[in-house]
Amino acid sequence: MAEEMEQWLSSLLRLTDEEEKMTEKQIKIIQAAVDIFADKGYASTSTSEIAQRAGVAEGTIFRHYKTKKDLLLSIVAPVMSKLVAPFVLRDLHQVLDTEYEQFEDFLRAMMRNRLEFVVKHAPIVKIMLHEIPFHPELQSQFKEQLFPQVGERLKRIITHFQSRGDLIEMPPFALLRMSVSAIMGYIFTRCYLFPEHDWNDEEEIERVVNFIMHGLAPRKE
Amino acid sequence: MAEEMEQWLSSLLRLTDEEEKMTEKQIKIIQAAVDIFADKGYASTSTSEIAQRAGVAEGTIFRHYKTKKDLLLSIVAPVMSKLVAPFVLRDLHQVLDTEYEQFEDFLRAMMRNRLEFVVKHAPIVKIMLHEIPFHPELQSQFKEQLFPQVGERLKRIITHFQSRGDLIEMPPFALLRMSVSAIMGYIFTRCYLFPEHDWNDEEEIERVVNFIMHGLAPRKE
Amino acid sequence: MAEEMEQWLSSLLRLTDEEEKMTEKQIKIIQAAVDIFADKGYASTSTSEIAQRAGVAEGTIFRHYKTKKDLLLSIVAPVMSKLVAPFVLRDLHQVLDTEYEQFEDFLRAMMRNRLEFVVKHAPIVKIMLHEIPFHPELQSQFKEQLFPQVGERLKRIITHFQSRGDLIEMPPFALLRMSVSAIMGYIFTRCYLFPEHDWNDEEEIERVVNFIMHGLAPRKE
Amino acid sequence: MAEEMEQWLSSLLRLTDEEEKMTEKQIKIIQAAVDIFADKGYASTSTSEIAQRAGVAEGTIFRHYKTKKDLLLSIVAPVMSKLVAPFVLRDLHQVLDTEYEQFEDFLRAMMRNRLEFVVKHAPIVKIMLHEIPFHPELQSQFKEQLFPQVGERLKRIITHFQSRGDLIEMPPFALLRMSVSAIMGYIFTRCYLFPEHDWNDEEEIERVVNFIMHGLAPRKE
DNA sequence: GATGAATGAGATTTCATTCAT
DNA sequence: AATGAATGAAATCTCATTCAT
Repeated sequence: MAEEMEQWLSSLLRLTDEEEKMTEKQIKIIQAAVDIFADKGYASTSTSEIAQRAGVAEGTIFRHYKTKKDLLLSIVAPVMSKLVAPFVLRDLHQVLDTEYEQFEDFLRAMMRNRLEFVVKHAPIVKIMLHEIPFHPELQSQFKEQLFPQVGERLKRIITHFQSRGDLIEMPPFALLRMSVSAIMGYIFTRCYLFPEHDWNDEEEIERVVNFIMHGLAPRKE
Repeated sequence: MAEEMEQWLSSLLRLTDEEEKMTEKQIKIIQAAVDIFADKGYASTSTSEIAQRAGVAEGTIFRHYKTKKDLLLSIVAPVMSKLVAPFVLRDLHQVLDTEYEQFEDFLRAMMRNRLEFVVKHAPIVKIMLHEIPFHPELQSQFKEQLFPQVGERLKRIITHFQSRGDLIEMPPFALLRMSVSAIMGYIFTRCYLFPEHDWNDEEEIERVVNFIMHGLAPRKE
Repeated sequence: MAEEMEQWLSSLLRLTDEEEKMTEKQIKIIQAAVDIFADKGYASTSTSEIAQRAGVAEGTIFRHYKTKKDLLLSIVAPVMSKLVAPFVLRDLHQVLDTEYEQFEDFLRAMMRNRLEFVVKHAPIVKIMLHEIPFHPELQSQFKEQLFPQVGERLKRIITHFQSRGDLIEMPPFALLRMSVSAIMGYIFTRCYLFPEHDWNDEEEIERVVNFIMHGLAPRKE
Repeated sequence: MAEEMEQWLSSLLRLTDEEEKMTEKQIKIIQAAVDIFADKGYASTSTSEIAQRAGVAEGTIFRHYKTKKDLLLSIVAPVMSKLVAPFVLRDLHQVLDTEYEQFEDFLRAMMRNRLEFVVKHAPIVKIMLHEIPFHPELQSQFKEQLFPQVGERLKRIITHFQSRGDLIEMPPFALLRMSVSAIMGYIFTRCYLFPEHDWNDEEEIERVVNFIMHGLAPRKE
């Protein structure tokens, strides 16, 4: 059902910021830009190269995006929003933090879901990763929107399971960090370090979830 | 004693590839370049900016480094070597993979040691992280030297403890991945996401080590 | 009629490689470049000087010619082709080597024709002369295209008149060399050494033709 | 005896402007410069390249030659002098224009002698040829010294044989031009166009001399 | 909307020359 | 005499952006 919700949200988002009312050329431009930005980095990509790859005149890019940076933002911003969306949305709709019976159900759902997202948007996520540190506009989006909203929500979930005695006593932020490290460690290895390797996602998800569950279980003396 | 060895190695390396017979201006250039590359990224940094910050004529940069990329490589390459060095060295000197009594001693030593390294070379490590994906020269150094050597050695250590029954049955590469994820997750959070936060490294190292040890302990039914 | 053919050929060539779909500024650039290259030599001419003389921004040059050398080649190459053209063309159209009744008619036509060509393209010919030795691209054009085609055809003509008993017994290449020396000697003196002198071309052509005819006539005992 | 005289002159010249009181490094510099200038042209040769080839520090060149152009002049000037020397000298010593019995003896001697000179100094002659048009200093040497002196002397010789009835009635300058064309045509072909070809100099000299003698003989009706 | 020639500011790089050692 | 680090002016080239068509 979390999935359903995201479906709905995605369609909502798509309407507002993507591919609707885009001309064919505009779509080509975005595609070309994503490809080359991911390949060579934003700063090393020239607008003329994008135009060429998109099969479009140089001027056409600037008809749609005032500047090169505008083009970057128009690519990265909606994906950043989508990253927050599921978390934000549940809050908005008062979905309880207890929608998952067990912490491991939550972990499993979350990991599957984020993995799917990264796989789907791999190049754009790569662009985000590389460009966030160098563009204050993106950083602020990240530090002011994404992190607080997502972080806060996750911390609440963790505190919930901790208070139920399912997780070890420890500052929630540390718990969060370790869970996320384990999950991201897999996603990163899987999508960036060895994307060509033949991965069995379900098996690996199970491993990571077990790793976290045992690693963060309350210590029994 | 692993520390001692690295001390010795570092001094060895330093002699061979760094700061020897560098002119004062050359050192200033490197320092300026490291600062600005870390701050704005390689591609967005102009050589004139480096020259200015270094208090040097622009031509001086090109007397010492044939191209801007040469300058980048001369900064990143030695640090990449140092990253491998400890692992390589122990092999060379036949130090057994069993030099640590317990896996957690090994984890602790390794995490402390790598954290120290990243803290010390934070800007250069940042540059590496950002530039490796875009420079084939660096990628090959990484994929052909660093990864195989380090990866192999680590896998051997893990297999050792696994065969002793200290670690859960699982492909060694998965064990390795999860250990490294947990460690890197901390280092990354600590050094890049929230460097200004007031960290208690020893406490956090203990947490991460415990997380890994419990997470990867053999399951008792 | 050889003239007519070349007219036709020239117009053909002009269509394919010159001044078609050139912008006004592009033509100005070529003109400026020819002037200054001829005056100071390719290597001593700066693109900024060319831009200035052409009344164009420096960037404009590089929009049309990827490099400075490209600009040089785009100037020299078509003229080199035109140098070969008349010889090649006659071959193509099976015009017999006997189209001239007498060797001296051929010499006269050829000398007049080449002189006219050099007079018309003096600056570009000067550029060619100076740059061919230093640019492998041009050398190969010269050694692989121009020389074999022209040389072969001329040798055939000479052999023809020699077999008729109009020319002295001697290796054709030596005959060719001496004829060409005499002709080129005049053209060079006339166009490069003393262009300002008041030349009577017809008279001089007669002199040179007579010189060659007597110099290369079969020796009577 | 013309040869003897030139011997003497050469040694005289050598004393004044060459290789005497040159340090070993200075000689290396000159050699390197000649090589590279001949190979790539003066303007495209960098002083650092010369220094490298000469095995000398960059500064050393400027200790001996105030500027790069000074270096060029110090290479070209003495050879230009040597080109004039034989002609000038004979005048000075009142050697009669009639030192040769026949015009063809003169041609033969002159052609042999100049060919030998060009063969010996081929790279420097190449440099001269290419640089004279672009350096006023060299041009003036050429137009004011070399040409008038040599030209005047040659014209006198030609007039002499003409007045004896050995040469056709014609402006002496035209006679001179044609003789020189024929001679230079060979030297140029032999030394620049096809230096690698296996030339039989004596045979070719005979051919050229005969060509000139017949070409310029008085016409008998 | 689309084009692509034109721009000019600025990036990288070269290089003759100087100067302290 | 010799060195080679340093310089700064200038050269080649790049590129985001504008604008007339």
